[in-house]
Amino acid sequence: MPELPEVETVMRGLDAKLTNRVITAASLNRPDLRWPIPAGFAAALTGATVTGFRRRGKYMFMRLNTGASVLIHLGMSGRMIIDAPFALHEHLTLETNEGCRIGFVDPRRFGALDLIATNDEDTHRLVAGLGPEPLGNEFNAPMLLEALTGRKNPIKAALLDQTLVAGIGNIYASEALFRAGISPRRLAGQLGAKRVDRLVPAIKTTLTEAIAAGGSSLRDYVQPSGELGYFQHAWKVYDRAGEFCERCPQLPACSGIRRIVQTGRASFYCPQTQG
DNA sequence: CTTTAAGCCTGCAGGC
DNA sequence: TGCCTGCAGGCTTAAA
Repeated sequence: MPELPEVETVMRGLDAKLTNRVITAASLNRPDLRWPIPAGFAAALTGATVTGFRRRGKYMFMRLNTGASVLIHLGMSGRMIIDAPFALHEHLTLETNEGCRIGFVDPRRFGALDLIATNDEDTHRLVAGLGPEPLGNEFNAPMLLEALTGRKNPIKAALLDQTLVAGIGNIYASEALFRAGISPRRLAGQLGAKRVDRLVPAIKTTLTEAIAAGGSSLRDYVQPSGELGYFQHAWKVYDRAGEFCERCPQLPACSGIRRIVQTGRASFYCPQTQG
């Protein structure tokens, strides 16, 4: 479940291994993931020098000295492996002039790879409609309050709408709402300025801390297994149904963290501290 | 316009 | 042990 912090961490790991290196070989092992991968994809990478990376929401872009950019989306199960044995479901393999081997592995194939002719990646159909970056200045309380006005779905569902704000997924939606003390069941249009004022910094802090955890845990972001970017998470409510949240006294009166399903997705929250 | 359900795909956990 | 079912989730498309 790569969300913004995981994508950011994976991207930093790729940056450390690929930027300013030459891709000496690129092999695509199937013609499609979620969508067809354009003909000539591997050829466009081969021989190119990587000039840098950029992230937008849960998408990352690898920029090449040819003027083209490569869109990479990890989907649900996508991961990057470095100098690891060829893996099952390894759909793309890159080699650099320094002898580094990078594999893109995605069993469920919800991910995507695409070629963008220029470095103007925001014109791509998959990112053109995205909302603001949650860690940017454009994402602030007045903006969010305005965007939520009139919305009738629960705030948890609204936060998953990538056109509202880009990069929040199912896990960090629950985490941010816990931090803000807001129930995931509250209707998005009914938050009011006070709760929105808490929610915006809660989102920023939650994401920033997760990125920091990824950055500090491992040198070059590479696990011993060769897997890139994942790290020990310390989720406060996600997947912790029945446990006591950190704000609750551990008393029999407290029922603990609850799991509910909203629009088909699991949400976790503490009924005692989230209104 | 907003919101929801289905579908894509595979691995894994749980039940029998 | 092994089969079967259901669930997990990001994102799009279709439909309400």
